[in-house]
Amino acid sequence: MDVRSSYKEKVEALRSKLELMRKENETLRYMLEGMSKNFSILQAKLRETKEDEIKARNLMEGDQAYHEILDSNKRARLEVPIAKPSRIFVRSADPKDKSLIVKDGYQWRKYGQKVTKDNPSPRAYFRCSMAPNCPVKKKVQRCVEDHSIIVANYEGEHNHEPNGSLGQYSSSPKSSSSKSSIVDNYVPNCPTEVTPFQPPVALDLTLSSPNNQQKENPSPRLMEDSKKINNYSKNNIMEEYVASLTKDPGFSVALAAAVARSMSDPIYTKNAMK
DNA sequence: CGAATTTGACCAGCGC
DNA sequence: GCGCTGGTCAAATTCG
Repeated sequence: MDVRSSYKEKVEALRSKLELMRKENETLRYMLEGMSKNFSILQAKLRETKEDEIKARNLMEGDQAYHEILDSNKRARLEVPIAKPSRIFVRSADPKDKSLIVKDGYQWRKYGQKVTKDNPSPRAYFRCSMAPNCPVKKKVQRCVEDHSIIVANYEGEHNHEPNGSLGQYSSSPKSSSSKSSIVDNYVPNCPTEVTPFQPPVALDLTLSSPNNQQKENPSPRLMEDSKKINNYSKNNIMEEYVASLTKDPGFSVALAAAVARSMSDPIYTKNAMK
């Protein structure tokens, strides 16, 4: 076979593969949006239910019980997010790149760097510099097994809103210059209260084949979950549904698979996201 | 020139 | 008490 036509075939194959991946990415984005919306609905419903519960108990048991519940709710709100450490994993666009920049919606000021015992890559220490008294810190280090993966550990909770658009995100204005490259492939694995923004990556939570997911054909699992959400929403038993989700082994397996696929998938690299 | 980063020094906690 | 390690400080350096 003539070399030229063989190259042409290869280029065509790569092109169609790229197109397929682009479509898949679109589908995954769409699914993530859906899940995000459902999550907001669930949160709102849960809040409503709790408020109703407080009102009902207030009527039944008088002021004492009312204040007890209010206090416990205040405690719960304070206890959960404060100083809750979280971790995110990010695949670097260029594995050879030594920079430890994670675009997470906040502006960071680097205040130290150390080489640790268990990892030859240096660990960088950052403080949030968007607000003068924001207590949030993060430690960023390359994964010891896979140097193309950056691990960021967050401590504390931001007392301000994140930046505007993800396109502007970087560790600092200086870091966004030509000196260091920016990491775009974001794999969220942390509670939303620590990084309350939508990362530019889609997760497939369905365990189905990544190549045949289309907008018009949402996975049976997603359809089933949507139905469940609607039913639970009607019946006002949100807490039960949330609990059932977290207990569901299929859910965590799907999540792990989605994270693994996102990490190894070239579609989520810097150039592909543009 | 001001702001951000770099990097060696310093400090605190922990195990022996 | 000593040494090791991780975290922070701050002076020097770099960059726009």
